[in-house]
Amino acid sequence: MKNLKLATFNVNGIRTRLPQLLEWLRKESPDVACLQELKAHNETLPLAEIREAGYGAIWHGQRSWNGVAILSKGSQPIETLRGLPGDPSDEQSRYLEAAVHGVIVGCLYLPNGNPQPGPKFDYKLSWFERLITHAQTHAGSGHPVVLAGDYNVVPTDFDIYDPRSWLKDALLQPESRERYQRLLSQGWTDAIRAKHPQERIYTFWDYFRKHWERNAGLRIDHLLLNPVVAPRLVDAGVDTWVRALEKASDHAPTWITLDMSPAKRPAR
DNA sequence: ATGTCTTTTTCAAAAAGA
Repeated sequence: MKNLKLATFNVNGIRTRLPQLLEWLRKESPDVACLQELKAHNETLPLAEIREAGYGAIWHGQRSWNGVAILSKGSQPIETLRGLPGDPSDEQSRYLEAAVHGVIVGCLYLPNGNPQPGPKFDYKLSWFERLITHAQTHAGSGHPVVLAGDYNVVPTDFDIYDPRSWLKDALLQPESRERYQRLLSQGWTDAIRAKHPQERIYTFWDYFRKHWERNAGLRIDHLLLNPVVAPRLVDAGVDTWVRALEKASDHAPTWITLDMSPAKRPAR
């Protein structure tokens, strides 16, 4: 059976980024693509082009900011959840969940949280707590679950070119990192780190100060696997060539491949 | 403080978020 390729990509504006998105879908052909920062409301999403590329899609858009979508090659995702539970007053489009190709996939865009301290950082931390609460139900489930997205957390100093100029940034704060570790401790596997424990890997290079040209990156896009999926992890990586395109997003697509063939019968 | 890019809005320069 062919491996399943599942990716997450913060596009930073889906209308502006459509040519790059389509080129990536054509060349890498992920079976599932979680997109963040659509920056478009539902009526202005380029769905015709995405369908033409061979993908079914569900989306949770919002004018100007945020917005997430799940794309599925050759099929329509079955939506299981829209918005993170726990705060009915939260109107930001940051979470979408679906059954796709036999996997429950949560697509998330965790709040950036800058400047910190302040209300935006408070919102980040409370959103994170809601994610941890929701993730608990998936961590112990008997179904394969992947939580993929832009977590806006640099897990350790090994996940950034140099922490010095980022020490006050919300992405590196102990409170952010503690929550990421607490999430992992439910039993989630950070797929990129599991496959590449000794390698510097980045998924984001900001537009300032020639960060891409200097490979001054951060690893903030993560795919977390529950214990049912983790043993099926075959490979994981980052499509850095997409970051080198003209008019690129500041993030690169980050992916895993899973062997979803049925478990072998025990030998007798 | 700065750097750059995207979106929005009294339609075009500037604010805001990242």
